[in-house]
Amino acid sequence: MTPTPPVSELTTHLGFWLRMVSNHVSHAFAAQLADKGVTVAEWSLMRALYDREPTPPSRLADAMGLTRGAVTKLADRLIGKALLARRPSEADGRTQTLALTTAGVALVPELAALADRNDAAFFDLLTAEERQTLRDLLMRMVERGRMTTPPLD
Amino acid sequence: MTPTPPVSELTTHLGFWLRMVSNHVSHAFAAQLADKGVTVAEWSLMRALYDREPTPPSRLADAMGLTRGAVTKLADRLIGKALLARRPSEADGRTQTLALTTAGVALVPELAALADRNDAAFFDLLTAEERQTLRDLLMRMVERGRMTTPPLD
DNA sequence: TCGAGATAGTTTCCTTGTCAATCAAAAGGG
DNA sequence: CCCTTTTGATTGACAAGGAAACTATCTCGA
Repeated sequence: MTPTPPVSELTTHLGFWLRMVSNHVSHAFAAQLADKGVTVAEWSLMRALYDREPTPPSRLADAMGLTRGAVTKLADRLIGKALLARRPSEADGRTQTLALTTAGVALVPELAALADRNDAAFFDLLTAEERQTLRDLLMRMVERGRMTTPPLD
Repeated sequence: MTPTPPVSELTTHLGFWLRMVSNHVSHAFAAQLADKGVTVAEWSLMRALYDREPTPPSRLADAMGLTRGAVTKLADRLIGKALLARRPSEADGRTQTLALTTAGVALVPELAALADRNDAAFFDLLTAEERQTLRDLLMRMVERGRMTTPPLD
């Protein structure tokens, strides 16, 4: 007397477990970053700009899988924190360029260390061999599924 | 003459690839659901309620890794779509209970089929053996890292 | 060289989540 | 039995991103 036809459990889906683990890793990282007063998206933009020439928002939007509008706002926030500077391009009157400030450049290695430690902390749950297997499988999916560019978020 | 100390690439992190694949899978699923007029969070709540007794928001919040406030608003939306009903508990004057409407119950199998197909479509990029390996690795991480409960989102 | 269309960035509105404040109802200790 | 504390749910303020409208600038063909 089940009034409801059977429906597959969420846990049968690989996507479920993928999301579960991915979210835990990202969530923990976000908490670490929060201590430094930075969000994941902000870190992502900063990392993209590090060791690169001043770069227009549209290019960053493409690289990060965001819209240009999102990058504008993200940049506004980072400028508010004095980690980023925006200046008009000399070549093209429409174009702006974004570059890290000195403070921004100085912060990136610190955040990168955080990222390294967070990744290590989670994936040390696996053996070195398991880690390699996982990496292979994920990269195989990226290739075969042509997940060349983001949605990273 | 590098003005910037070297910083590890994002792609060295397993978390990066995990997130990349996970986001692609989720994103595609969200698009499928959108055709049915439902969001992923809404689906998630509906699935949690399917074949269960009327359940208070707080319990759902725990199960789904959301705050109570989020569940309140999520419920409001689903009620607006006539897929969900809210009624006061008889036992406790503070408590509310949520249950799917007939329309809601009827929709779940449809959405579940969508979820099945989406998962299959992505993970058919791997062989059956690879899929099993991936599942093992992910579940191993969940166990070893005590990711018992959400953050599912 | 000028006017139509393309392109870059920003702004506005909408969605959806968290956090903190609030309110009602229950529980429990004196 | 009250009065305080705890618990459950809702509400409001805010954060962050997407879509689309808007503005300024550039490009190119006639």
